[in-house]
Amino acid sequence: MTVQHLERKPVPGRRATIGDVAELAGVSKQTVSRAINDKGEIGAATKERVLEAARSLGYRPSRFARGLRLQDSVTVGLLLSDVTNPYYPEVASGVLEVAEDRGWHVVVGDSRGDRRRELEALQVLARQADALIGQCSSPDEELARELPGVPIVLLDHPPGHRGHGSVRIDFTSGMRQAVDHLVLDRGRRRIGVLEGTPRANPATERRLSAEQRLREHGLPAGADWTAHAVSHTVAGGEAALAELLTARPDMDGVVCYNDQIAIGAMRELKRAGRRVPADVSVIGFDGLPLGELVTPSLTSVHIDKARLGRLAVQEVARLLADPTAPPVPDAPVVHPELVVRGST
Amino acid sequence: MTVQHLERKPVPGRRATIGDVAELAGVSKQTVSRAINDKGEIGAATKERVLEAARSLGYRPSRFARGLRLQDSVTVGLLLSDVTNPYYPEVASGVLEVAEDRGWHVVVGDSRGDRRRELEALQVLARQADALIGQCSSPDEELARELPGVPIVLLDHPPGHRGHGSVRIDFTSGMRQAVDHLVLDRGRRRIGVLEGTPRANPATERRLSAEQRLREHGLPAGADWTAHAVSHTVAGGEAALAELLTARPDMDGVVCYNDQIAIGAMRELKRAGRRVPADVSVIGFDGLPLGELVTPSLTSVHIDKARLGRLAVQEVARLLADPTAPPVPDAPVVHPELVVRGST
DNA sequence: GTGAAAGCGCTAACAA
DNA sequence: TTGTTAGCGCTTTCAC
Repeated sequence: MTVQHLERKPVPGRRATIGDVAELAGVSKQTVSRAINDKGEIGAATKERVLEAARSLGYRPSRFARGLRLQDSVTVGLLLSDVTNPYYPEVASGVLEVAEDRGWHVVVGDSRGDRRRELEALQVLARQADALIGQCSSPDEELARELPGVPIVLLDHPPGHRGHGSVRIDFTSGMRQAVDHLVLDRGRRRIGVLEGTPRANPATERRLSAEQRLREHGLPAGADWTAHAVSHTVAGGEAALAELLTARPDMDGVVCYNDQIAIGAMRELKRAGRRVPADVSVIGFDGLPLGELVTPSLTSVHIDKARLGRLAVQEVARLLADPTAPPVPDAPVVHPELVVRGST
Repeated sequence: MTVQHLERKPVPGRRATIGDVAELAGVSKQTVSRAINDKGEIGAATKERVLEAARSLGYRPSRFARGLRLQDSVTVGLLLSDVTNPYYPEVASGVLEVAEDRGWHVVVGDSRGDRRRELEALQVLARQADALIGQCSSPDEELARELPGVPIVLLDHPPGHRGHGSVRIDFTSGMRQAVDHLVLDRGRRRIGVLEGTPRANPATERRLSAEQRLREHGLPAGADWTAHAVSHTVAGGEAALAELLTARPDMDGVVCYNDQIAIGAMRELKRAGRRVPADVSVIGFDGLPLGELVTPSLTSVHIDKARLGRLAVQEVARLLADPTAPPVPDAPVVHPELVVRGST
């Protein structure tokens, strides 16, 4: 008999463990550990033999065993409502940037804009993450109930809620800038509002802020001057603008929930024979790179989305450092900034 | 000595364990486990008491301990070269879709287009993932050396390589469609090529395929008719087109590495006083949604990027099921398809 | 330079 | 219904 059988092949379904490597190399588990992790205290020849054994078995250390032992690995879960929404890549890049700096991992999930899915997705993420970041439409109490003990940082969260971390966007200031631009710089007086879906938390806040500012200028505002976009997309914006234009054919300006809706509005206006911005001024919100590419390019209230992501991770760090910390009265705030382009 | 230490409070920095909960509730760890995991075999009153104890301690089960014990959790790492590249969201959505179906987690990383970072990022991901998916510019041997034993599925990988899983895109067919459209449908005869960065694996393949087809039509092709985009972005496309236009002022068509470069080309052409498509036809590659929004809208060779992502996860599943499986001669292929719009 | 033993936090199997 | 035991795969003592 030969000793060929010492060359145990990796059986499909069962991964080699440190014990397998130790046995094959004829050393203790400890020695294998030293070789794999490149510690000192090991002979060069031994190390080589161990590494060779590991290679031949296709050995990889179990991340669970290592994580359990070392307790130094942090993973944060990022829940998006729709990965393909161009709003998110910059947020994600901010999250990834800070996570990388800290040596943290990031797991992502997509709720596909569905409330039920959202909770499920959060729960799935929570199984793999120490804390969560997300733009959630579920009420705070529901989150607290369904995800007990899980630190959550909410993006774009209206103020006044407790029990979770959050990062705020100053929509009031943003919408004031948008409305002021249309009214003061462009002299528009009949301004419509294209609101987001009723579900979205920040939708109402954006609309209310816009309406308030319109009224402060002595201009009409309210349901008559508002249309809901069914989705926060170009198509949603097209449909919403068509609806609004029917009710208000004399409209000379539109404030939009976000850039995609604004681009849809511009397209629909052109289709209806209106010139932008000669007849109607359009202004978006978010400041997507996309806005520079359409014709005319889109004026928008720019949000530093990468900063939003970075701040969110920092909030997670705060929560993780002291889970018993009280909810902070003033969450970090991102301040929007008007960027004027061709559509107004 | 007192026994006060039995009442271990949740010290910031130390998370409560199942033992802490058991102790506080006055039951065994096993009973706590039953309560937490909603198994039967536990009295209602006991369960309530345990859950209350868990709540008050802010207890969450350790994912490492659970993962170690249950051995049923799969995580795949997705490495992107730049999260903010609009090519990726659809790929990611495909990956997430299949991952969700299988109950797998997805961790993401961003190499920021840097080769050094790429390897580091892959290694970081590998610490948390059972397998990796990525569009990698590192040579295969380097991947195998730096990530021993890690199953990797490469996106957009040229054929003929071994040792990793891969998903292919049929660039030859795609570029043939692009060139044929310009030549046969639009009658263009002086066609430039805007290539991607030299680093990018698929860049050369796309260019070669385009040049080959151009020559098959008896048209000139080669270095004289090619410009490199420094980055796969709109700005990169603008610069590259400017360069190409200087060398070939009589150019009447451009085939581009991707849609962003194509959009940059269109902008630069307009700036140079050329009409698109009257004077010059432009065609992109990838079929980003973005292409519909620019004016004129962009003709492009559409790739089903979500499918690419889905196939990649399926390849991962194959690799994971049998790590010893031989490299498959014919990797799954995504077939590009021409979508004609206004720019040609 | 190397090995033996203990234990990280959890759950399956079995015992009571 | 509840508790005890064992062990998942790894690394950190502490011996040798």
